[in-house]
Amino acid sequence: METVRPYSHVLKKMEAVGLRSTRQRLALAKVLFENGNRHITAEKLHAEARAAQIRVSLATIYNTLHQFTNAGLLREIVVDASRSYFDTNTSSHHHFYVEETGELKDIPETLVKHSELPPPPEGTMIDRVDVVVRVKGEKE
Amino acid sequence: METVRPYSHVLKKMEAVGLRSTRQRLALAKVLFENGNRHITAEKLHAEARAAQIRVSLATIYNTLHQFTNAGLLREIVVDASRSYFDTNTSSHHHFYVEETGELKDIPETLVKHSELPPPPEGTMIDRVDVVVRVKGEKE
DNA sequence: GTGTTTGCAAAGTGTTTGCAATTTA
DNA sequence: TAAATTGCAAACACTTTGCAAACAC
Repeated sequence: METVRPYSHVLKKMEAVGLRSTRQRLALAKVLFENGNRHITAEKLHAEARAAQIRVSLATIYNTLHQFTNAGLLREIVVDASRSYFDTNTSSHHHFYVEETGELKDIPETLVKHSELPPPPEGTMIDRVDVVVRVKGEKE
Repeated sequence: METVRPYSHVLKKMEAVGLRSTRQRLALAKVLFENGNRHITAEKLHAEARAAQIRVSLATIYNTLHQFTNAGLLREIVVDASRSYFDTNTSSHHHFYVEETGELKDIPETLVKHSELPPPPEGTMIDRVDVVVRVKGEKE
């Protein structure tokens, strides 16, 4: 049972920021946004695209992921030094990260309270707060 | 004015986990732990070592950083997909991260309250909670 | 002496880039 | 048809690895 989400907002946004509706971008948008919230790496997206008969180069995967991120359609999550994750959920929220499997799971923002943050370093302002709850298998 | 911290605990720990007191490890330990809390990358440590007349290969830098991390003397921080930071402060605390400069700054744990975390995914337990407050220059 | 550690250079990984060919508007 | 986009392969930055020489105990 899959939650199917419309992604017309993606097309709108693409137009709004001047990204042409190419075969590759449309197909990737479909994979990314038609299956509910996802956390995906470039390689995984590439694999899924191939599996879905979409011919896309890895370079285009990276281009697209970054263009979508800049357009505010995706958010990049840093949890692992060796690869980048992209989250289709751009609203403010946090993550569980299972190191063994590389799996990410959402935590609604309402469930995390970070109060009393000290003032940011001189000359800077807070961009965003990332909370990563690292979890590991119980039997270890 | 520098805070000088004794690092005899490092020697003890090295012995405890069976790491031999080699010239390289001792010198790196000195650089790492004799100057208060630090957030450092492998490349930066390498540069500092060279500057301090310590001959160490980059391979040994990486080896040592990981050995110290496994021994509980360092903690790895993931804030940037492209490089690893190591923190000489292994106690529970969080960070400001200035993206433009790559600079990290401590936030005492007492200043962050993350209450009401949802239960971790089935079969896992919480390892640790990382809070990264990303900041950026005010005039942008 | 024996097992550990080091340094080098090569290999590996994920990501980016330059550029000609292709596609979109 | 002009400008944007793609795909390829080469280049990249950071990190890891294999192995002979050097070192600690």
